[in-house]
Amino acid sequence: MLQTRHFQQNALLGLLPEKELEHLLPHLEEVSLTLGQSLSESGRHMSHVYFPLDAIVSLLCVMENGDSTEIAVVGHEGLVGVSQFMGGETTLTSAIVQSAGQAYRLKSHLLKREFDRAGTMQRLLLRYTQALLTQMAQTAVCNRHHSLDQQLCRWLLLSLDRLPGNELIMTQELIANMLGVRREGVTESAGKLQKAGLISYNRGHITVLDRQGLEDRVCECYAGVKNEYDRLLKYPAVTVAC
Amino acid sequence: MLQTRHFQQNALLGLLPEKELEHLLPHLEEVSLTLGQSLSESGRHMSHVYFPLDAIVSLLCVMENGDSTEIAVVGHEGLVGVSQFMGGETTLTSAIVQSAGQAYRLKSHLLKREFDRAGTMQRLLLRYTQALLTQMAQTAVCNRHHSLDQQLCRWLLLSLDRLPGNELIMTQELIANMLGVRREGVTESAGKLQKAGLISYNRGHITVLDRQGLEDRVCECYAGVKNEYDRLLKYPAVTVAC
DNA sequence: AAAACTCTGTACGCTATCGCACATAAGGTA
DNA sequence: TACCTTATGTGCGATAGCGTACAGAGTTTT
Repeated sequence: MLQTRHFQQNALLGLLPEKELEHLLPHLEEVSLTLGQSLSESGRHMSHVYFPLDAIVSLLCVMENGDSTEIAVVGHEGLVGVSQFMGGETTLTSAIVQSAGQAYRLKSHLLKREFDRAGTMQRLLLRYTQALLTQMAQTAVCNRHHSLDQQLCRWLLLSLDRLPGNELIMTQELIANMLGVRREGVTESAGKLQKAGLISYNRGHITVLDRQGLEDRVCECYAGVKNEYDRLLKYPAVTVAC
Repeated sequence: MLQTRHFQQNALLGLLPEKELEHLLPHLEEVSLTLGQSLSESGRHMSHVYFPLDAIVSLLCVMENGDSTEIAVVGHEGLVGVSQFMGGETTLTSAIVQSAGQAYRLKSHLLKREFDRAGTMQRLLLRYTQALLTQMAQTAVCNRHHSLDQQLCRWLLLSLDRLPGNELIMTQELIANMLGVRREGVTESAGKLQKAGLISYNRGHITVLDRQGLEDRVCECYAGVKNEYDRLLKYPAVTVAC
């Protein structure tokens, strides 16, 4: 029965030693996340945290007038709901499903309980949170200094890294909301990428044809964040000597 | 002797119960931080963490070409060096002293040791880190959607909240580096604020004359972050019931 | 099959900010 | 005092992205 489930598809769960995983196993519940579903809203309590498998979740900051910007993206490498173990209970950022798929969910207080055991899970979650900090910082600087073209490449690559295949179900309108720009701006930038043969899309389906081409165009922000995720989460159980 | 020092001027230290503070007292060392001093550089190990008293430290993300953006600011409400207890050891962001002043410093491994005791200090540090996450997120969205005028107001208010008086020692050039914009842009925005009678400045000295006026002009980002800091750090030792 | 809706493409003037070039002013130094 | 350095003011043209409007193409509903 255990084999039919796939905990190891989520990096955090996959890195847990069996003993700790057993604490959580009975309480992990596989759920389907649908495009656009909201997992967390500004200031609202979250009953569950989510460990994405093939789903992707965007952390968004939404302004009073509805303008929004994605500040980080969460896929199979992480979890949605860090405020549940950081002690704040709620957070100002919203979490919206950007790519439909499966996730495990766990009652928030159970994650908190496991966190407070101060075992591997705590170490993992803290390092993951630091990776998230890095991603947010780099996103902020990228917003400020880089062109929409480059930001779109970064966004596509971040999504691609969290998807099983090379196709995204995503309209230009939604990408625009994520990047905090106009839909027409995305149309134009995406048009350039399509003309260059890097992607092909129609009506909400984007297929990446040339990943290397995207990497050639993307700004340094992508690699910086990716390296930091690898560093922090690849062998996180090992304590680094001072 | 203890009275001559002023731990309570730093919110995190001030909120510690006496018993926990005693662990750290012998190791806290008061230091002067000078304008422009670097406390942390991308990917470099930090030997100490810093608890600012009246100093202000900016967390910056610096690009390869030298462009930079401030992603958060740290004053007497927090500490510089969250990566030291989050487990990552290093971080991609730099920490630069934005306003000279005093701080306590503590050897990183001693903070980590105290963190691992899982007492009040851990709770405080985690909640502080969440507040930092919030500030970074809001900064990112503000960068994207708000005018330089508003961002300058936000920046001035954030600085003011962390200063004992109402005067900043800070050239427009440095503010421009923090906000990730041109120096000329700051000149223009600051000129508007001066004409409106909200601030007065000359050659690196900015005096805030009308704080309320700044609050009237600032975007929602300022209040959002401030409220979240208050919520997370005002009575952080109290566990919220589920 | 027709209608309604959604997604994408395109155009055009507008604005904030950029990049650059210089001018002015204020302090520090010789 | 004269000089030099640093900080600030200003004036361009260039440009990226915005807001708006609308057209076409694909999809769903009726």
